[in-house]
Amino acid sequence: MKIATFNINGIKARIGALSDWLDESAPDVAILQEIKSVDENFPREHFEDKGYSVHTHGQKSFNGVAILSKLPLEDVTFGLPGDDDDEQARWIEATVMGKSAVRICGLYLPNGNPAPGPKYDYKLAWMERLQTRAAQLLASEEPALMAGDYNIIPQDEDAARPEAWREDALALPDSRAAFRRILNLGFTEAFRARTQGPGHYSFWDYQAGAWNKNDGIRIDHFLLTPQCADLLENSWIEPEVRGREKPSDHVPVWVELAA
DNA sequence: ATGACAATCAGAGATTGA
Repeated sequence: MKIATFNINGIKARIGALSDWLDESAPDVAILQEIKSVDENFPREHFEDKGYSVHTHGQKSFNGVAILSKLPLEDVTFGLPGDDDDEQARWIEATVMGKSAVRICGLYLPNGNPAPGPKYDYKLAWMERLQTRAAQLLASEEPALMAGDYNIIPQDEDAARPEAWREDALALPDSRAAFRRILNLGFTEAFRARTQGPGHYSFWDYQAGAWNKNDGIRIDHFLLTPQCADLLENSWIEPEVRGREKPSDHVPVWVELAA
């Protein structure tokens, strides 16, 4: 099965670009972030007509995650456990029924800027909750993955201009350490399992001609449990999507699994 | 040091993003 994660930056503004991409690239499962819509306003019929089941976890104006799937889904759940007072829609899970069942977690990790400050505190606290859920997925010993916009630049090689991000919440040492702690539990970062070296990005700012200068960062990731990593056949980024009409500032990142 | 760009809600301009 082919699974992509894509921060679409608003479903209302991206319905055309998202539809074209689904038609051309044909993921079995699309994990979406920043739908920026309440569930009632998500154009679900539009995507159901393309053969996708649609599951959304939205809120007004900001954040919001979704899963579109051509394969059957079971046990869809919403929200990251660990803080009943957290009202931000950033987490969705489902089990995809392919040749093997794979637990899929879609996430939109808080940006955290400005740092330091309450938004950065929220980011780090959210990552602690993520680590708890990640450990549970590992303990299940089932094929599972966590994919989405992590808002983490893992290493300097993941930015065209690492010095520009030195004081940013996406690259601060505490952010990177929290990401690494999760990886070190035993996850495989799918893209880096296949491709090494600099120059691979998943986000280019709308400002200052970042796309034309290839001034990007790599912040959208797939983390696989060992049982899922055993199924990994390929992982890649689809940068050309950034050059289309009315694009998101992110592009899709993919895994292909023998599942 | 600032703003550049885009989206949302609202119906102007503040807020958020990364």
